[in-house]
Amino acid sequence: MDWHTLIEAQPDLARIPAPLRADSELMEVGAGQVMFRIGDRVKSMMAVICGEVRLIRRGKSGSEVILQRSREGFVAESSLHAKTYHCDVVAAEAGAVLFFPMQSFRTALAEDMAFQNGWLAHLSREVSRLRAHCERLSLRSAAERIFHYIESEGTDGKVVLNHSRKAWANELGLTHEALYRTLSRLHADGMLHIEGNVVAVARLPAAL
Amino acid sequence: MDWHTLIEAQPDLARIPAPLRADSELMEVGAGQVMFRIGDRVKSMMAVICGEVRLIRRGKSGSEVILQRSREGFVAESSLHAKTYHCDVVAAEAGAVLFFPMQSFRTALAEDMAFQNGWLAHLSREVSRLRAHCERLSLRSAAERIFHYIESEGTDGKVVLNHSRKAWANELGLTHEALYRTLSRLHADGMLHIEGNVVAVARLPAAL
DNA sequence: CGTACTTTTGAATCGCATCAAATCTGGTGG
DNA sequence: CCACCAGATTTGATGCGATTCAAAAGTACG
Repeated sequence: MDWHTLIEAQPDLARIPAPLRADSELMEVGAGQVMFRIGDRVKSMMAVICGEVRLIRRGKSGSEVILQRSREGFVAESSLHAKTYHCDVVAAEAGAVLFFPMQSFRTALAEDMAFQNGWLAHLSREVSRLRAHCERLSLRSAAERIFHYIESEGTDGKVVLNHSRKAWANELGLTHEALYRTLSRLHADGMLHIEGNVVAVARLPAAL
Repeated sequence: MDWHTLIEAQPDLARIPAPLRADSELMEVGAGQVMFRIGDRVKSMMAVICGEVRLIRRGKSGSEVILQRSREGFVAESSLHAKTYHCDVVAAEAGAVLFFPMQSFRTALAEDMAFQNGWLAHLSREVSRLRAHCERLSLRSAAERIFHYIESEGTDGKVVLNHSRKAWANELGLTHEALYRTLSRLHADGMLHIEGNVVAVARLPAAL
């Protein structure tokens, strides 16, 4: 598998300064593999190249709560400020993860101003995106979420999807059936233009 | 109204270095007041002291999408990296907002290492919190969201609520009726201990 | 060609939203 | 101190919409 291509495809990773990148280490992980446990000492910053990594907290009675699911990019950014992990880190499916020794990461942040700026920008952007995502998930109906997605993630009432609809449904907090049905209903009602991967608002629902 | 007390009550604001704070400006805003419009030049960093501020994007057909609602703390952190606003900023209800001139803010970030660190930590923490919040909102049932909240926001299967249940319901993306009903059902089923503002997991649902 | 996955549609069910209304609570002013 | 009011809490009845289970058709890939 050509990990290099996958890494370059991620803007945040492509911008990592050479010295830090030289210190990074790629690791292939199996499905279900536990990478770190609560309380483990934080030794590195993690980025997902492929597969799915989850941060999980377990209640003592065996309940399991997912704090984060990530299929791409940095995981657990706040580990930068922590001595130990506050949750388990598990690979939900087989894939590859890039590790940056935390010491090198901190050094790069302190000495490379461009990287520091980039990291700050990355976090800010992430906060914005996540806030919008939360607002979207708070909407009660499938149609509202779809329009919210188009208006917030797209431009000019139009969005180009770069993943499958099933994955989109998952991102919208819906079952894929609900998404398919709502899309075709909105299309039939003349409220959405749908052409392949491009979805555009045609006419807005009166309710909004 | 005593804004000072409210400001000190917010850890993130209390830690703002004196010079920057000296440059800050408090502004009382009325309900519905538009503070900035899309395209306006970013001149300051904003923090909500009281009331509710919203970031809103409008489709040309008059649709309105909420990107962020904030009742406390910094709003639009990513404006630090932007020349102009990418959405409207509106006071949804009357309140007070603190403005930090962006120039002073940047200077403080560059020169005050403790502040810089604090800001980085603030953003990281926010990213973690928001990711967990998104996962919670992706859960389909009221009970699951409640347990997720307790396990992720509380400690040791127990959480102390510092806001009304109505506000909690809103945070969980539920109507207050649904929250009340689910709480009393879970209590009746012996799955939750509820005493005033303390909610604790008693026995976990088999489904989890 | 066959396998795995996505896309699509159908039918039944369940849980949450919604509308309604009563009770409780804390805080204000007379 | 009490009357009063706004808001939170609580319970009830109803309907809608998303989930769920099922299955068929389409599509990519080796």
